[in-house]
Amino acid sequence: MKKRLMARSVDTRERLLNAAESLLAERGIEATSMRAITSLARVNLAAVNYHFGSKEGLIVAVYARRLGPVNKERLALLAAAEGAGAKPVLNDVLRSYVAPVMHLIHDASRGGEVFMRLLGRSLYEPGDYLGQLFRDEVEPVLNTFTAALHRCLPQLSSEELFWRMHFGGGALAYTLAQIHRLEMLSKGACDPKDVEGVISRLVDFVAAGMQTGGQQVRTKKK
Amino acid sequence: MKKRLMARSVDTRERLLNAAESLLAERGIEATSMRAITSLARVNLAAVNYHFGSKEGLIVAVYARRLGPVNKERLALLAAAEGAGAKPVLNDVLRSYVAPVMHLIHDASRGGEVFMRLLGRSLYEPGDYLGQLFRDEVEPVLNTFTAALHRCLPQLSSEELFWRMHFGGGALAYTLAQIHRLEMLSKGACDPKDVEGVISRLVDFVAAGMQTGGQQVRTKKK
DNA sequence: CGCTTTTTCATACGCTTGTTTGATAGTATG
DNA sequence: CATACTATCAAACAAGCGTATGAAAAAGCG
Repeated sequence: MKKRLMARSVDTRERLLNAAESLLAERGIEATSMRAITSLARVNLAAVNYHFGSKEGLIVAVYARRLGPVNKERLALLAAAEGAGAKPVLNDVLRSYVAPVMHLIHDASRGGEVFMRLLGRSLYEPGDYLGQLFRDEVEPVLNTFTAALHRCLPQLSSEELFWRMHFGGGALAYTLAQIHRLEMLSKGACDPKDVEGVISRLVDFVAAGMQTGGQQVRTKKK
Repeated sequence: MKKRLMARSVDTRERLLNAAESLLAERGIEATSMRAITSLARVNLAAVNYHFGSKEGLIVAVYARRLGPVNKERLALLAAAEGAGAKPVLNDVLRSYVAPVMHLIHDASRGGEVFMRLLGRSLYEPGDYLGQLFRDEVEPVLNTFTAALHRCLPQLSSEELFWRMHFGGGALAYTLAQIHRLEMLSKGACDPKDVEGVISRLVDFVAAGMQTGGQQVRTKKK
């Protein structure tokens, strides 16, 4: 209906999204003020409320802009991996989920890297801000991958599969959130710029964890 | 030197620590105001600055109170596991690190459960608040466990070990942070109250990931 | 051009934030 | 009892917050 008829500056909306994205990734949601955002974006304070209605509206828009493409690519890769007809390979399924979001790091000039960190953090604190966005955007994708993983690991119960996906998700989220600090934390031992290497290591780690027979005796206590 | 000579009420300090702990776990640091804390603790607003100097002082005290005992127990369990003299078993080492912090959940009446969640979140955003505390309290423990793990997995390079510890740490942190929501997220499939079960599953998962041979070709790019 | 719509801007509003103050009450110690 | 120290309290502080307003500027369009 009503839409952009022109662009007064180089698009205030984009500038706001980019500025918000990087500040949110660095400081978190609550610690990032609209004045900090608008000042970094070199834009008037009122622009946020004009373009996005509220601070919350801006934040949701930051996520929505990136999440859609990533999830589309995930599903495309999964379809390709399963399209072979044969039983899908676990590593390929995991890689389909991991690679698209990891590749955001290449997108540094366009802010993808910074969003990667933001996304990693958000998985830990899905406040009320993002409830609906997550239900609409990520839950369907997660369900699709759950089914695919269950096809790779038919011997696992739903409960067991859920736990292992949870652990794997934690490893992924932590990596997304911390990758920019890893070189420092490891005292130079790790090279996070080797993205393909990181993806392979993570996928191998999670695949092994998912396939383990374990030595546990699972006596579920009532 | 100077210390508590009496306790006017039932110890304002404890009440503040408990109130802060639960609010921080629920809402995060920035979103928790001192007025919310003092009101929950039924204590005067100025008490925070009197007893802890500042909001930051209170927060650091919240962590310090729990972190010390947990890390002591970790080291004790590790010593017991390695004391056998023989080469330590990977699962035992991992369990020594995981079990003490997971057992905080039993401590619900004394706020341990709520701290568990707070700790999980904090691992994602170690802001400047906790820098020194982490350097003093957790880094030495982490180094001890790194050495023990390297003894279990001598075939791994330092780099490879670091990556796998990182992934495992992510799985742990995520579990700590989300355990109170897991029953809901899994639509009832998971029972997070079976703490020993959760520990076993997590330890098995991480142990498998750490031991994987992988099928990767690691051509580190310059 | 003139008219309308979209966008920018400076400014201000009401509210909450963490911290400080100075008075007051309680307890210990000489 | 008197003195000193510890603790609590109500009130106020400046600063920052997200949001709203109304006018000015820019752009589309006949």
